[in-house]
Amino acid sequence: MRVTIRRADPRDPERPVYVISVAASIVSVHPRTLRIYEDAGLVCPARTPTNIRLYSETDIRRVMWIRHLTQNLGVNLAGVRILFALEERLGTRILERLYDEGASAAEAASAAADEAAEPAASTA
Amino acid sequence: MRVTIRRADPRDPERPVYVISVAASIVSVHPRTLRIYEDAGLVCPARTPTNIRLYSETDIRRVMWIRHLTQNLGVNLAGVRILFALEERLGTRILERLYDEGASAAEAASAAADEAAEPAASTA
DNA sequence: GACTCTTGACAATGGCATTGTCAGGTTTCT
DNA sequence: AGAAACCTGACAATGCCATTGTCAAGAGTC
Repeated sequence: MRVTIRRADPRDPERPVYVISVAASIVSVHPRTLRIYEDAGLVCPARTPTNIRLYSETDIRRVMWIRHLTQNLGVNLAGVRILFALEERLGTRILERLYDEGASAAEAASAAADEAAEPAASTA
Repeated sequence: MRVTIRRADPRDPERPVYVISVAASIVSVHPRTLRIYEDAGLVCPARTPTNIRLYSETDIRRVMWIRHLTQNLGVNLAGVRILFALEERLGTRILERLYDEGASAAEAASAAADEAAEPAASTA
């Protein structure tokens, strides 16, 4: 069993590398927003020994999921929390499944109503 | 394979029996709210031949889920939609799993922040 | 030393959820 | 027939949430 020392691997997606301002610009949000996500328990960036936030690639992708869910699908942070928790509990990539249906889900989210009455149009 | 004729079974949970005012009082919401849920595609009560909504026990339970998710867990309707869709796609009773974790999740939803850092205080 | 980060607070904006009501019309029941 | 409850669609008020933005005082980084 190799321990896989992450500190040294320059390409480990878990490796904390981005300071908050950089992370914010990558995902196109205000740094304030990232702190809010953290306060809400949705992301947990690493910290330097001197308490500076450092976001890994994984953190970034997680934030991108939050953005997708909130901006494109209209889910609020409480909903995101549930979905993340669910994914962890089920050990499944349910979010990716969601993304596959993302387009149609987004339509449903905006057009919503009429869909419900007639599931006949389903292409699945 | 028996066909199970629902029309005649007085205890079939799928049987549409409650008019909107009754359904609303059962779940303690305004009838307006039930119509909104329907417009959002979250419930699809049956209709009489003359267009009157009739809610089944199953519909009622579905609405109760919506209330739990929105009121106790703070999820918005878009989030509820995703969760319902997910449950259908996965063919799993993920909502019940959620309910098991409901208490702690509710705490997390309100207290949110500090929980994320230390899951130690869990009484479960 | 200048720049960026940290936390905490406060505010403005816009959007969503819920309840409530009103109007004009149909259904149901007595 | 007439009262009561239903239908749709609209409009409004309330309150909460998400996001951005800023300010202040302090600490870390280059």
